[in-house]
Amino acid sequence: DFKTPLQRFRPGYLWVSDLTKQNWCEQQLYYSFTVPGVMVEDKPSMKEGSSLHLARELAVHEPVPVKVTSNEDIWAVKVLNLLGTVQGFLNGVCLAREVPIFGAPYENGVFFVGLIDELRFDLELYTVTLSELKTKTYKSPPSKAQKSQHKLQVMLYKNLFDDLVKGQLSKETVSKHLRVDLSREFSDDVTKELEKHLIDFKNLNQLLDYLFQKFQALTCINQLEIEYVHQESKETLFHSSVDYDDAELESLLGHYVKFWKGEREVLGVDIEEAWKCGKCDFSDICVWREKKSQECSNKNRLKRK
DNA sequence: ATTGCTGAAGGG
Repeated sequence: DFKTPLQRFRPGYLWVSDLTKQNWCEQQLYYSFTVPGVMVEDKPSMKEGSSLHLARELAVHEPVPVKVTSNEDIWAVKVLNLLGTVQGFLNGVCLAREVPIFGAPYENGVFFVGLIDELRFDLELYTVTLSELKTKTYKSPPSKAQKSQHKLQVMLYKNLFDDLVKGQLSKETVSKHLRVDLSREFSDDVTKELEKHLIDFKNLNQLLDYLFQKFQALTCINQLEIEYVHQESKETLFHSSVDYDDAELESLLGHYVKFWKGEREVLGVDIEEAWKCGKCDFSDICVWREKKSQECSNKNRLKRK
């Protein structure tokens, strides 16, 4: 009775951040799901990063708590947050933060859910720019590994967003992966919250139709940016822009999805990236590390001959 | 595990 990693760890859908972690080290990601977490240490740099993100979010909107009583309620709120951004842009608002996004790229049967840091809309040019904030504990430039991870993250966000602009997501795909009943009525609290936004739809069937329709009035993301900010001083260290490469994204996703579907073994990092192991909670039990060091000593033995 | 039949992302 064999279960794929997808079935075991992420039944239904993957998070965009699952993929970026996988890009860092798939073996580490695998351990994070399978090894009891007692040994995972605190990461103050992550808490600090979260708080800087929150501060930026609060600068553009005030989160409204909504009581939810079903899975359909939860997703209705997410759809509302996304719809609010779309309608805002169409009504002249130019900035949105922490925007939910979802979709099933390249029809490979995997559904992704993510949260876009920042979207900016230029009314004059009718362009959408995506901006991803990354905070750093040190002032050093981002490593090659970090840049690759961040590039993957923003390219995937763009792909998901653009598919909605192009009308390439079906309600059936959504209901299948999020495991929601499209015709189930929302709770009174969620219905009231929707009404505040002048939306009187009763179920996801109607709400998603409306979202998809509004989305098609928008335009694809035309710029991807990453801003690196120093945690302590809060100063911006670097700005970089990412060139979207659809073929590259498709092939990367294909490789990563094979792991989730159990079509290949778990892969750790290459020897050149063994420095990552120094910061990894699982390095002392890592079978990949063991295997690689065996390979190395074998090579050295051969050289000495 | 902080979270894990699901807020996602958080940094290296």
